[in-house]
Amino acid sequence: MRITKEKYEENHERIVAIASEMFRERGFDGVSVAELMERAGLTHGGFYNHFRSKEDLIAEAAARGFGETLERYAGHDALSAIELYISRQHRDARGQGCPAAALSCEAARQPDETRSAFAAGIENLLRAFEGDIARNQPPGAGSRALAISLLAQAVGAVVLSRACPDGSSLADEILDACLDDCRDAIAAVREQ
Amino acid sequence: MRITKEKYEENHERIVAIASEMFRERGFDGVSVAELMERAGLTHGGFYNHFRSKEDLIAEAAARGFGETLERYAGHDALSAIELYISRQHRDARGQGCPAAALSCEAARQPDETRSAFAAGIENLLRAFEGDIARNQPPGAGSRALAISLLAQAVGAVVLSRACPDGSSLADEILDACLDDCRDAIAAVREQ
DNA sequence: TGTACATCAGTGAACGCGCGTTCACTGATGTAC
DNA sequence: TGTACATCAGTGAACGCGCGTTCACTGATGTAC
Repeated sequence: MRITKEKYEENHERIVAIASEMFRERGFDGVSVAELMERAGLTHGGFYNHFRSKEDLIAEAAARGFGETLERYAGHDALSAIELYISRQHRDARGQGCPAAALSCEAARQPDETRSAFAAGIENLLRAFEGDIARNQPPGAGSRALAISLLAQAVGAVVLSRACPDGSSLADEILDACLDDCRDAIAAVREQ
Repeated sequence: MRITKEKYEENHERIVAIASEMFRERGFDGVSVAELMERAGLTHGGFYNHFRSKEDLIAEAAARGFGETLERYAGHDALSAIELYISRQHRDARGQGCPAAALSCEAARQPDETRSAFAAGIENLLRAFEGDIARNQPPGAGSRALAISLLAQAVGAVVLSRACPDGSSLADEILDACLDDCRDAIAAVREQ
């Protein structure tokens, strides 16, 4: 039952989109090829018409997740992007959130193909932050370094908050304290 | 072949110590009961004389990892603790490092028993930071919030750095920028 | 434009494998007398 | 202190299960004439 090229691309796209969400929700090991393909409306045997291995898919799905994340923050300035990132909504919607917060720990144990996708995704997020920050301060004033600090704190806040039991006060306290600190850091730059 | 109570406790302790290191290196799913027990010099069947399930072990091993981490930073002030945390050595020695940086993403998907162990571990680290920071500033001046921000940025820095390919310049740049920022934050408190 | 055939995406059964867990068994330890 | 027996940590084979991957097959699509 051969299908059209368009339908093939559509299937490929759908598999990656579903995988990207499922991986962020459950981790790389928490998603089986069989269940993924079933959710995509296909049978598991066809997986290897699209990817050489599960590892290949992981790299592609990671890149896609960062693409979605970048799109979501495009058009926001650094302050409102941080407010979206360090939020209960982001923490509680792992499947739609940033791969850096959902999967970084596991990515560290993946082959270089996946880690390169993470490095590229992180770099793109940093550039988005950096570009906005630079608009508010003199050139060469460390907007790159500030972008890195903000992203690291934002990722750390979401990661730590998620590791705490649902509804624990510590989970919320971490988000609140980090958001306040990041707000202050961004405000300080604007006042320069 | 029953063994003495002392030998039993010794075996239990050894299993948890080895598991704690292996989990941090490879993740919860990357360690099998069989390999763990073999490394501990026992056969895999005996595992269930020590733990009701692998999940039980995970919670116990997480608590142990935080205990080791707390011990390592005990006696250091906030600045030197942060310098130890945000370092290439810490990034590259996952098995001996902080569970928050090695396993938080996966902990978020574990049962409450494990997440409670994480929350307790995080809380203990925060108190250690907080106590030192408070010594250098007036009471009620936000030492708790600063401790949270510092820990989140430190965790984020290590997590992001590890996700990048080995030896990539971004991996090191992240550590350097975050360490600088944390140093400044701690220095600012001391100058108050 | 129409025909003949090669291509290949999807199917679903099957592969070997390692996983977490169970269980009957062994025999030294711990305990009751 | 010595003896008889119950306890239980460790052993290693076995369990069912789900995993990633392979493969022979189907039949519509794409292509060459």
